[in-house]
Amino acid sequence: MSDHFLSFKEMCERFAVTPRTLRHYEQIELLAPERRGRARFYGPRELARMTLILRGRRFGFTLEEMRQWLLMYQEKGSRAQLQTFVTIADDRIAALQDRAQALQDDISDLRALREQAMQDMLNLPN
Amino acid sequence: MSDHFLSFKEMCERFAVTPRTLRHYEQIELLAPERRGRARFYGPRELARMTLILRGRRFGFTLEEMRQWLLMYQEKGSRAQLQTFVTIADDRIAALQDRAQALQDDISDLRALREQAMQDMLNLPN
DNA sequence: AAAACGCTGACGTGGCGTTAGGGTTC
DNA sequence: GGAACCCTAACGCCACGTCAGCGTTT
Repeated sequence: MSDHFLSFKEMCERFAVTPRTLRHYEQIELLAPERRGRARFYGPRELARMTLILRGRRFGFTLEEMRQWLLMYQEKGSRAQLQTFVTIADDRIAALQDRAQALQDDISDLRALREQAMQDMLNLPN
Repeated sequence: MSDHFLSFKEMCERFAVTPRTLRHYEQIELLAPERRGRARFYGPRELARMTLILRGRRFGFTLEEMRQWLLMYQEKGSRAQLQTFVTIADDRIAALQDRAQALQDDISDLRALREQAMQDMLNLPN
């Protein structure tokens, strides 16, 4: 019976992460599942946090940065906090755009190398 | 006097890496600088290898993968090796394109969050 | 003799993976 | 009673960062 709490395994499946990842996040205090006996159960709060954590991870934030973030979020969005968010987000967006550009350059370079190898093969003797 | 060998520090500057990085690459046998006394000197061979290593790193290869690569390169480009390269390169190109797409998605998402925060600020009371 | 540069060795970091060695539940 | 699931504790990995303590060169 799962009130509307997820078991450990369900949580893993929902977010496509390993058990080790969930335990790790708990150890560094990103998550704090309920304990019934020794077993872990994840309520709506943890689901919401996990969603934010994974999003942050994709954006290239460190887990520590996400922890700070979640702390701020708890105190609800004051104007100052929203302002802070916008500032940080602008930074991140710029960083991501740099990476995107670098990636495009890398793809071009690698394509060129590939083409060169093809040419080299044609020019081989035997 | 630098025949046409680079000193340790020159090497760091040339490739914009820290001393630790050069020593690390040496330890895992990616580089093998000449030793004059205890000091390290880098010749054309090491320059060429370092160029390839950093390129590989940008492409997302692990250092171990690069080590394998450099081994293959030493044996000169036979048809089979060029063939292998093209195959691997195709894989890598596909992977890089996936990452590029994911990055674009992330940027869009983050932009949307930023915009939302701006809206939230406008709708605040005081 | 002080500043700049170098060396080795070793421990720290982030984000988990991967055993080892158990307990609990169907 | 065995298979599936859970637990904690602890070491391993990569690509270095960082620090200690010492030697060499200018």
